[in-house]
Amino acid sequence: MTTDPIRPSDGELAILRVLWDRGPSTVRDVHADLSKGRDMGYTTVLKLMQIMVDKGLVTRDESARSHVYQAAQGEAPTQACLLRELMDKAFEGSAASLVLRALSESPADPAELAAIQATLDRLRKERR
Amino acid sequence: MTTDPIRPSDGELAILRVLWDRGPSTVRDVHADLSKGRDMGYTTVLKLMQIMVDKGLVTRDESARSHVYQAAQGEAPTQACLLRELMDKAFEGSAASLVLRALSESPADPAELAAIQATLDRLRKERR
DNA sequence: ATTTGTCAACGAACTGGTTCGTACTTTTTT
DNA sequence: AAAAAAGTACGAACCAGTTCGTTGACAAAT
Repeated sequence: MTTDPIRPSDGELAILRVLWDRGPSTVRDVHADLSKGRDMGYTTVLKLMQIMVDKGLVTRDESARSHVYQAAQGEAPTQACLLRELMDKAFEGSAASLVLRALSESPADPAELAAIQATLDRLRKERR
Repeated sequence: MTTDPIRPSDGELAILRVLWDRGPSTVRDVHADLSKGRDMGYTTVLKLMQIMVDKGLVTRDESARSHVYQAAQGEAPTQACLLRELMDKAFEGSAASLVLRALSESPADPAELAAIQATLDRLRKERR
């Protein structure tokens, strides 16, 4: 029994991406990473991460003075959750039409097309 | 020169979906349709649609007493816009990985798989 | 020992979106 | 003609998310 992934807000997602990338990190670490792109205060990141603990999006090891945070849910289920949400809001719940739109709007290179083809083949095989 | 689609909020998107479906409609029409699902006040819908005029999401014909609203942008570009946003926020900008995730998380039926295959083939042909 | 730096905690302000009550106008009905 | 219904406009409240300043604890450097 896996608990459903919690839908992160935009800011929270940005932090999760860093945590998925770096593994367990302090606020300082995350802030440093995030500051490369946009420029935001240290306490902003801290506050967000504290909220995320409450929501269960991250876990926190408080044994050291600088707490160490870790993503509580994987990247894949979170992506799936966001995708499902968009699917419901804008594609009448149809994953296929979402995929079609994504495909026909975005210039994918041959390697990516091949990867998609492979997944498609696998799905067809399973569904038999 | 086409102006970029404007990113609608959730409430706005719900209204756009009705307009795409029904074509030009009055607030009453939209409200009736929307009320089937969730239950919201008439003036709530009205206010939202007024805001949407300001934002350029819909156009309004005021010649009759009941103003008639129409979606200002198509469904496809709007979907593409939302997809791009999610792609940037959660898939490091990669459309391919978004598609892969959508495919492997959602049970598509054979007909849908075929449609996706067709689009894939078309893309490969174009890209040559 | 004092100063300086690092950290967590928290409250306050601000933003965008949503919701609805109320006021006012124009029709339609009686 | 008066009352009721249908419509727009608008302000106010509210909510979630974001941003940051300030405070106080603790540790490190001088």
